[in-house]
Amino acid sequence: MSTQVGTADAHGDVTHANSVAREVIDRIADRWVLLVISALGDGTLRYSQLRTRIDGISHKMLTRTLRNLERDGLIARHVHPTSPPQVDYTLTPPGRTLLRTVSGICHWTRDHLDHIETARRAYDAKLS
Amino acid sequence: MSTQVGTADAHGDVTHANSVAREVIDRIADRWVLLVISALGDGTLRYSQLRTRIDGISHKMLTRTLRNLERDGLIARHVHPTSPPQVDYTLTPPGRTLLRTVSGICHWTRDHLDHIETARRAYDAKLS
DNA sequence: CTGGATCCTAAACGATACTG
DNA sequence: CAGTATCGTTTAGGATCCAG
Repeated sequence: MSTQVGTADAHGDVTHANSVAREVIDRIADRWVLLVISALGDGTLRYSQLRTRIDGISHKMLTRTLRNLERDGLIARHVHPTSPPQVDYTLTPPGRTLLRTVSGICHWTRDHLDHIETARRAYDAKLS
Repeated sequence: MSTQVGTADAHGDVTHANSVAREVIDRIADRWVLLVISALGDGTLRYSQLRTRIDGISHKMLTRTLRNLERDGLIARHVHPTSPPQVDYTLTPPGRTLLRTVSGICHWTRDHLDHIETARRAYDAKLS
């Protein structure tokens, strides 16, 4: 597989397409993005629910991650006009397709955890 | 899907498993890791070939990424006893299974590039 | 050619305080 | 409850020099 991700059609601005592709990959290759998408795979969740579900995420990073994902059209934000306010987040259709990919990552991780731990110990031992 | 990735068997140290899982996710959720794995999907490559294929990667980050992937048993490093030295890198069997996941990310990105660009413009326009 | 070590800057992040 | 803004710290990462 090539590093080039952009659609290299005849008239397209390939350089631009690739820069955007890199940008999007950077968006996805983010621990918090992965965990948020994964959490929303269970269904709609409120801000506070995400906060407690995603272990270790800070107030600031959750907000930033949600804003970015919303901007990219991957999650939908709905504000209930109550007091105190309640805001919930849901995966959009494109967000749900991303969920499949993200699930793939999680499954791969779970399946290879032991392998990797063993490999790391073996590697570290060899440096003695 | 749950945030918990670790194998939560009866006797296992779940906390430990999850901390490792998080660690592994952090390893994969890395721009350079994704690009290196992707590049090696084409087959064995030498250090310098990776350097030129992966646009924008620095000497330091390529070396660090390769060391980490080697430690995790995802790539194999082979040194030819020549002068000057030649070193090539190949995906190991577990590395090749990761490649499928990584390819999924690349495909998803390519397929949703336009969607995301449009969504971003729409979002930004609404902030006027 | 490959790769380690060091310095240094820019960005990411957490903690905290404040608002509707 | 959800969100913004600011500050201070930590980290990632690039540039550079040296070595086998």
